[in-house]
Amino acid sequence: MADSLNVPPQSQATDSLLRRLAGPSTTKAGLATDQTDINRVIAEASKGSKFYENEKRKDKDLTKKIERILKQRDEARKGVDIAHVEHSVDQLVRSPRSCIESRYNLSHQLAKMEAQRDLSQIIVHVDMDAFYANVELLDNPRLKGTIFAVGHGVLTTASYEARKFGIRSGMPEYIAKKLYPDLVVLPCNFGRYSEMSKKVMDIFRRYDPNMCAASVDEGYLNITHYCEEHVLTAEECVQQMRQTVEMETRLTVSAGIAPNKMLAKICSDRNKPNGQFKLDFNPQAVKAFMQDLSIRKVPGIGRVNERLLESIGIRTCGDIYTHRAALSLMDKQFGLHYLLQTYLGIASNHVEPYHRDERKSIGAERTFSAISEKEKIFKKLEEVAAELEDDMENRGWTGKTVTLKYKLDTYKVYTRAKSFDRWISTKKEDLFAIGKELLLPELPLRIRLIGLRVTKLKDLREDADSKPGGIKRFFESTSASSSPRKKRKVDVHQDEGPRLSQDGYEEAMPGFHDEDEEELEDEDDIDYLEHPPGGKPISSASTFATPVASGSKMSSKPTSMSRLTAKRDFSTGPSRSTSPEKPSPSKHCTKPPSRAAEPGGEVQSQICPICSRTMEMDNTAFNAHIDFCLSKGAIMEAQVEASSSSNSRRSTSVRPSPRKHGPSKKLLRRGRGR
DNA sequence: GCGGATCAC
DNA sequence: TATGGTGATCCGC
Repeated sequence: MADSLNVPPQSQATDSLLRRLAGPSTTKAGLATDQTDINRVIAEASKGSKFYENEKRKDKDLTKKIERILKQRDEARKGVDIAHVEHSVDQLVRSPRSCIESRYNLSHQLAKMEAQRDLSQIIVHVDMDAFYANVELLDNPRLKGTIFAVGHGVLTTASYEARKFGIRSGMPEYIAKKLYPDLVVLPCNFGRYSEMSKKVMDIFRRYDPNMCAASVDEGYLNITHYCEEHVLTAEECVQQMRQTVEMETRLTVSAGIAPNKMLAKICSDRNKPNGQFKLDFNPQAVKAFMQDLSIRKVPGIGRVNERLLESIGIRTCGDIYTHRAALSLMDKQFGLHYLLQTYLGIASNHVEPYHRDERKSIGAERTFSAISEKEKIFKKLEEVAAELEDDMENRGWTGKTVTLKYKLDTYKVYTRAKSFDRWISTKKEDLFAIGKELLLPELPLRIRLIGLRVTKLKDLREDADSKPGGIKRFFESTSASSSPRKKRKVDVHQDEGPRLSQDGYEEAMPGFHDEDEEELEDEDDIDYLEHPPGGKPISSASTFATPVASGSKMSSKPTSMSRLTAKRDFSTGPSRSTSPEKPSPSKHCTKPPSRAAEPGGEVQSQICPICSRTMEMDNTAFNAHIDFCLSKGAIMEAQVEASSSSNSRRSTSVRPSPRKHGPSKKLLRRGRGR
């Protein structure tokens, strides 16, 4: 098949490098006409920088990878009857019954594809328009008409006027100013954004109390019930909802209405800003919609996967079907199942709020001007350790694995991890010590970023909440009425009603979260390495007493990268990440930032607007706390906690388990696993 | 379990 | 002069 070979690899690479430099949001948010010009300016401004060189390296690696894939594909095609392969795939997609004879043994999942298409739920994706920028506009109307952006160093948001000049989020400020020298750049004002976010989300929750806030400015709703109850069409409902938001907050929101989350998300982009788009709820319309849709619009397909797919001739979702034979032959690399689902426009339609126990990791990292001195590096490490301690302590987490991350001044990133068989101490000294141990064998280095992350988490707050509590537990003995605790996971077989879940494939997967057994063991495993409530933290020395595995082997190994993927969820659950940009240098700075002389004043009881906790402290400390809360992903979490109390309405135990529900875990062959 | 990578926001 | 931070997930070892 020569059709996919007609792309000169050379110019393709150049092109892709330009696109790479242009930033991730280029393709997603359909841009102006002279994007080529803009890309040229960006490339020129970048040229020669270490960042640029690193992008070039990545691009070259990708080109090599593509060459390998094409070779593999051609190899796989030899002696294969393409028509026969295509026919097999057709059966998989179209007639479930005949799948039984499939030589791919995918029948039991694939048979569900078209047959299980569920059009019964009205899913809405809501997306605030240029959220940060519009909040700024709200607070300062004089900005109207000016070309401005929010952030510093790197932009987090560009106003719509600024976008016309090619200015986008994620773009370094100095490049943005090359595109438009008079650009006004405002500092982030997270407190305001989160405040407004809460207001907006509260409005959304009137339409679906069970909605899922996917980030500060985005969410998914299931309005099926609301529409029935109020006898509204989906469009009327969403129209009304958007009007209400604008009326009550003066902020505009765009929305997509579709039978599942993936489609809804794509649709919300269709009439942005301040518009909505509804997809017809029938298989033909959905498939027609997908047919010419750029594969890049599919959530989870980024620049890399776009290029990989493009290399075998797939640019639109319709092309997936055209090239089904190649994809089938290279299922391992591309994930046929996921792509076919995408082609059909089938994905998850489950909407539920974020819950604490979905969290998998917690971490902190910091970028600075490159340094090589050991002492300075350790100092930075100490600072992130302190931040991480605060974060974990404040939010009630511990874990078993610590991962060190560092980025060389060449922008190459490395990680080194170490696991323990006990819950680690979250004291900064201990986190620091672990990080140091991981870092030491790597030195000397010249780095521009350092970070620590803890995984294999244990929720300490859950203990506090659902257990009778500390000591008492020992006295209560095991009467019949012992606390149910964790059993949340076990009950619940069905949501309300017979609704399908689209991702039956995924749901059918047993043991999706391996935490089950672990948590069960841990029930009685109260001997945290952590200081038990009231106890003392264990010293770093003893922390190191029982490592389970050691990371840090040898260092660099630029070698292999034999993988290629293309799938992944789109909205695999809420990401709490609130925003980029400098997490303010609040507390734990060794040197107090010049934060103007705040009297501080007397200690008093205050309630943090972000995490809702009551605290006894003076104003200075309180402000520092707020900075801290805002600087991390705390916003979403706080919102969720705040809302969960008010939303007991139609789902109290509607959570089968802390599971995601994206279109598919990821391709992957059938079964078992995970 | 570890390390490299991709992706979203 | 100069390109973020948090979190999730996947693949190949």
